[in-house]
Amino acid sequence: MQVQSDPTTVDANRRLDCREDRIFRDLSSEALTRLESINVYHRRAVLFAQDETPQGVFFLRRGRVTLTARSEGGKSVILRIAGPSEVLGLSSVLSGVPFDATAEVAEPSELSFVKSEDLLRFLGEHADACIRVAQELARDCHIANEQIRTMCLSASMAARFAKFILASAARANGSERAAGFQLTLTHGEIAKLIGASRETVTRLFSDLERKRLIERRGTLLAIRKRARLEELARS
Amino acid sequence: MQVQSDPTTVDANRRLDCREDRIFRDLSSEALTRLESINVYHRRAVLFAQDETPQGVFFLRRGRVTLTARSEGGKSVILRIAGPSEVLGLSSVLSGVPFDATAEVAEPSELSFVKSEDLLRFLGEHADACIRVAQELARDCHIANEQIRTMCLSASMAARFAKFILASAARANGSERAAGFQLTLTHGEIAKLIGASRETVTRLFSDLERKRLIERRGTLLAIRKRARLEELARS
DNA sequence: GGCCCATTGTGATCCCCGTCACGAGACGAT
DNA sequence: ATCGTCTCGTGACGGGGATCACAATGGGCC
Repeated sequence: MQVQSDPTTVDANRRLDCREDRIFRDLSSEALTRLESINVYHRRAVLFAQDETPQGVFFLRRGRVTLTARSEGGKSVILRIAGPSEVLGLSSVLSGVPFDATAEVAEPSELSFVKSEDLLRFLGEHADACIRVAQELARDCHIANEQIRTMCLSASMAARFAKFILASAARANGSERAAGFQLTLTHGEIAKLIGASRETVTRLFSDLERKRLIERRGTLLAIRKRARLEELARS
Repeated sequence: MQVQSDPTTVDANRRLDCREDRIFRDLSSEALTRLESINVYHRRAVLFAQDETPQGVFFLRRGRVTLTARSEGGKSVILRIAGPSEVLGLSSVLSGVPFDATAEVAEPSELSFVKSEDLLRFLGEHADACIRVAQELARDCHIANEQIRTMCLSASMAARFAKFILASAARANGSERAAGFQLTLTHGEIAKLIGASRETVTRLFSDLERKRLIERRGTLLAIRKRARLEELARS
């Protein structure tokens, strides 16, 4: 699926690039067989929809998936953007309630589907995997709480926006540094993520650039005065 | 600790009133001994504070505890209000990160403390308890996501407020019905819960009462036109 | 190239709700 | 009864940001 850059011998049962996998690491037998079937999804593909009854979870191997909650009024928030090695739909499957968000592929991605019953049986048999699942869920909780904090405790939209910029930069780190990083989200998507209108996001970008806190060149974004940004985010 | 109203024979290992307990149900041996030590806390007692390193979890047997997140700016949101049989601090202990909220006792409560190491060891030995922990965490995730949805997808404060009223009524159900239910929260607390100012909450109460959607008599609150309220909450 | 559609930029307007300021009850403590 | 404290009620004011309405840009595709 991906070139093994790791020179160590590769176990036949671990052919896949899931060294970072926190949950299915020691998965074996027929469950693994299922997991080996990786499906490729194109951008905009919907993995599952809000209010649907969950049939299983998706293990995200490569790519990014947005989890969006919608209201009857047509408004929507992006709950979070999941990256590689995350498991989607876990909390809904475990608590047996409908999905509380729609999962939509944000960029071409590779995922494995695991049926609820397979997952539950597997967890019953493997106590260690069960703990890893609990830890994964704990992470989800923290992300959700962090989202609440961002949305509710910031004094202004500018603060939320600064926080978002910093978080994006942190996540993109490892790529370039001085040159900046790729910001693949559109203004509209950012708006849904921080709970603002699209126009406000555009204006906030202009403001920060006018004040020389950031610099833009196409989709490349560079932070010029990190301290000032952090101060803004804290207000 | 509490008078057993249940007439069935009481196992010596289950003397406590934790029939609804989802996690520690089958707990035995020395861990149970620890759990038997129930502590009584008075209103305003702080179980743990945001950013603190977790030492263990609190199992809430009786009472209510509010989980509040604060910002440097002095603002605060109530993430949720926990009730009996919930476990506090679970996600932080499992993922090993600082608490993301402060737990404060809202009314006289009884809690048991379980040290992190005891909990983790117990989970390693009891696979079924581990699954229940996962389910508890899944519930926490849903509550957090629901909170995000409430805070971000409502068109107006009135909508959020109506949603809050309905949720309170639903939770208080089982008590009275026609007469209404007790609303123990102050306007200020409600404000922190729905992300509004104290004054706005007061005004929203007046509005709804003027429109005869609700009726107040002291801390007793009755819903008069549920359909209208639900419509408001949906907008 | 030229077309189409998605995204971005910007001004004008409006109104919700936060903030400030103050007063009124309610309740407990002394 | 006289404080002090906490909660609730209400008016006035102002601003931040949503909304509307366009224009401008850009990028894929034939």
